[in-house]
Amino acid sequence: MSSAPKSRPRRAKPPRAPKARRPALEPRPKAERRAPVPKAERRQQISSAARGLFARRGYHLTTIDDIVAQAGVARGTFYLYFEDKRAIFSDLIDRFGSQLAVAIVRIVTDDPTRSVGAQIHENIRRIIGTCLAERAMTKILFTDAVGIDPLFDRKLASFYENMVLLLVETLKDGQKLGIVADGEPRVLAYMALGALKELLYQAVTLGLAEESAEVLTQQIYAFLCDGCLRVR
Amino acid sequence: MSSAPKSRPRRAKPPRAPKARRPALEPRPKAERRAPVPKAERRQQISSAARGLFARRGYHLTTIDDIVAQAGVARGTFYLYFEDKRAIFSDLIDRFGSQLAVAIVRIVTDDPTRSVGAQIHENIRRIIGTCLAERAMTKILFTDAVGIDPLFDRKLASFYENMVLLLVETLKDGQKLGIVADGEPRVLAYMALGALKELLYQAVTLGLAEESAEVLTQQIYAFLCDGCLRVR
DNA sequence: CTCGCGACTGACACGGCCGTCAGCGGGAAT
DNA sequence: ATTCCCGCTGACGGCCGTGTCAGTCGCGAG
Repeated sequence: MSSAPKSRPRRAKPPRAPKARRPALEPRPKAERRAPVPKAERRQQISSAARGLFARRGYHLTTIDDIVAQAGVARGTFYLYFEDKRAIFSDLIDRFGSQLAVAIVRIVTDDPTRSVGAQIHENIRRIIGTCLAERAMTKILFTDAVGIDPLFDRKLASFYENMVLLLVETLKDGQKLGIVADGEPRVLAYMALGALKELLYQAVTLGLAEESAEVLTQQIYAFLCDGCLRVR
Repeated sequence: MSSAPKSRPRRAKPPRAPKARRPALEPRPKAERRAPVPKAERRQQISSAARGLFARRGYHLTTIDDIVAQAGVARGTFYLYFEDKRAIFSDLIDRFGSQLAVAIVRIVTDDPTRSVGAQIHENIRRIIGTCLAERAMTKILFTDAVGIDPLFDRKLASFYENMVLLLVETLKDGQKLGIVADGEPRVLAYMALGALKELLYQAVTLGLAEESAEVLTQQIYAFLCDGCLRVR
């Protein structure tokens, strides 16, 4: 396809010439005060508002004005806690990414107390649990996280690539031990991850009850073990 | 989570008061003319430029100015062929959606000349072929199609839902015949579709050669038949 | 030749959203 | 009581992308 060498960073922040503004003429009507609140709590308040809006309307359709209105603070307050919209989004994704990362535990083959199957089962259970507990973030991660800006995209892609790499290594080990089917490990990894992602996304979007987590875990485990086709 | 009753259509197009502008003072320097081109061809030219940019930078980072620059036409020309950015995007997605739709053929169980397995195989082969032939559109469909605006999202969701429904019906039939594994058909559909989607996306993004289509078809078919785990 | 048509052009007005900053006021410190 | 501090406020300047439309030009018909 055609090529466009134009780069356009789009995230440049020019210092903006400082200009004398409103030389204290009008006494400013009144500033509707608000009970002072601990710093961390206020940050959380803004963060939650943003999370809800991102999940409901998507990143691009959400404006700073929307966020501050939802959080019930003034526009300026937002900028006391976050650099810009991208920053709060990034913060949200980072936190959720960490949550997800701790849910994934490397599989060991020489532990007599936990079979490989049980370990896989546990991993799936924890991932599904995390996503169902954080529906808004799951939806955001799967739908809006890409296309924010090239830099952020790269960060996200490398996070995902790390997960794929971990899985690929694990699959290779498994193939040596004969407990993973033959085939290009990377392809297997994509398919397994894709199946899980789609299931998670739909579970979260359709508002599946948290109780169904165990059923989903069973189903995907069965799918990974035996597929779904029984032709011939 | 919290609720925001505010709706904000965001796609309103106010008539914009017609104002006398530039009363023919300056004779306008010169309008760099361009060889006239058949209508359909010009439209195609703009469409291709947009497709490339959407695939490379994403919908939101692509501006009309980018598109016309890439297409080598003036800003006004764009609006002679498309209502706005959303329209050209929608057009692109619609066309690709149709291509994809014809690649999917309903499975029949009473055809003695084509086994069910072969039909599934054919479907997968055609889908992968279509996506590898239209890499840009595949990338766009999987990454940018969601979050453009609520209306468009709904259209897309219903297209996807139709595919899921078709697959669910097919799976139910298969279960009755004993050629599809037990389990909630909708869940199976999500997992199968998710595996295919992810594989397709990665194949397109990583720039896999068109020749590998057959390998991918084999691998996903094998995955659907037997999964990937051989524990115990 | 010239007239009219219609494709094409690009400067411009407009509006939305962003980031800033002068000022406000409640409470703690003095 | 007075002062100071600091979290918070919200109007404002400005930028950037959009959609328009008056005007230009090439071409075929009269």
